[in-house]
Amino acid sequence: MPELDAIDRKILSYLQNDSRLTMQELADKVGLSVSPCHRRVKLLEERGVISRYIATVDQKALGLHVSVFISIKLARQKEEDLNRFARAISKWDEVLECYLMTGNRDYLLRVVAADLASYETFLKTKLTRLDGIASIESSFALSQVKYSIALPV
Amino acid sequence: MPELDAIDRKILSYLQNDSRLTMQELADKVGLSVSPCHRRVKLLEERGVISRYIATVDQKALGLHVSVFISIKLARQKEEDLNRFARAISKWDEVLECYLMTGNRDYLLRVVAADLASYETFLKTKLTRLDGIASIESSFALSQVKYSIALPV
DNA sequence: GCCGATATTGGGATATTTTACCAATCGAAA
DNA sequence: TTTCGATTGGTAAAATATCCCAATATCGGC
Repeated sequence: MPELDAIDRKILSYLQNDSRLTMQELADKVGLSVSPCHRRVKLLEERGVISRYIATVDQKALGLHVSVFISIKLARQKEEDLNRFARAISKWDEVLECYLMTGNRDYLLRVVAADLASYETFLKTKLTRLDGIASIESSFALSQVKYSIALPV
Repeated sequence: MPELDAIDRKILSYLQNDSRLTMQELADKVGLSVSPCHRRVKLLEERGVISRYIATVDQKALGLHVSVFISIKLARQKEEDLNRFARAISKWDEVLECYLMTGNRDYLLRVVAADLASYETFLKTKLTRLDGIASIESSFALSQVKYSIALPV
C-alpha cells in the first residue's frame, strides 16, 4: 500500500470538513488541476482511506437532548460472550459508539435519547435484558464541548 | 420552526449513511420526484437540521492506532474556568470529543494518537500544561466495537 | 360536504459538476 | 543526455444539480 503524500493529506483534511467542495475548489486548495485531484480522490476511495461520505445532522434539531456514557462490566469475558454483546449493541440505533476497554470496565458506550424517559425505556427494554451483564453505570453529559469526526492528518 | 415529517426523516436517515446519493436515487427511496426532494433537502440545510457534509476517513489507514478516554477534574468549576478549559481543548486536533459531565468528574474526552509515545507527547506538551486541572485519568480502548455518526431519526 | 387560499408536487430546460480520454510534463536512473 | 514510468493538465462528453412554472394536493372556514 503506497504512502500518503502531503497532497493526499491535504485532500483528506479538506474533505473531512466539507465533502461538498467541487473538484475545482478542492484542486485549487491543494494546488493541482482538476484531473489529478480527481484521480487522487478516487484512489483514496478505492484504497478505503476515504470510507464514506455522509451528512451530519443536528442533534438538538432532532430533539435528542440526552447524551449518556455507559460503563458496562460483563459477568464473563470469553470471546463468545464479547461477540454476543457486540452483536446486540450493533443493532441498536441509540448506541452511537461502543468501545472495548482496558481497566476495570469492559465496555464504554455513548448513547443518545430524546429525554430521560426514553433513555429509561432504552435501559429497561434493551440493555438490561441482555444476559451476562454484571454491572451498568450511567454518566450523563451536560453539554457537548467539542464533537468532531475529522481525524488529525 | 416547522416539524419534520416522515419524508424529512427518511431523507435524513438516508443522507446520514450516504450523502453521495443522487437526487434521483434519494427521491426514489423516499417516494418523491426530484424537484420536491431537492427542495426539502435544501430546506433541511437552511434550517440547520443538516449541518454539514463530510468524508469519513479510516483511522487505521492514517496510522492512528490508539484511542483514549480521559476523565478530567478541574480544581475549580466556575464558568470562567470551564470556558478557559473548553477553549484550550477545542484547538487540539487530537481531541475528537469533549463532554461536560455530571457526577464525580468534570470532563470526558476522546483522544486519538498514532501510538502510546505520541499520546504521551500529547499529555506532556498539551494537556498537563493546562492550569487548573486537579486530576487526569486515562482509559484505553482495545477496539472500536461500534462507531456511528447517524443519529436515530 | 364544499370552496377558496396556501403549500407542495412534478416535469422540463438550463447551468454545474463529474468523469474519461489523451497528449504533455516531470523525475529518476543509466 | 536519453529513456522509462508515473503524474499532470486540458478538453469534451456524460451525469447531476438547480431553477422555473403549471398542476395537484391539503387544510382551513363556512
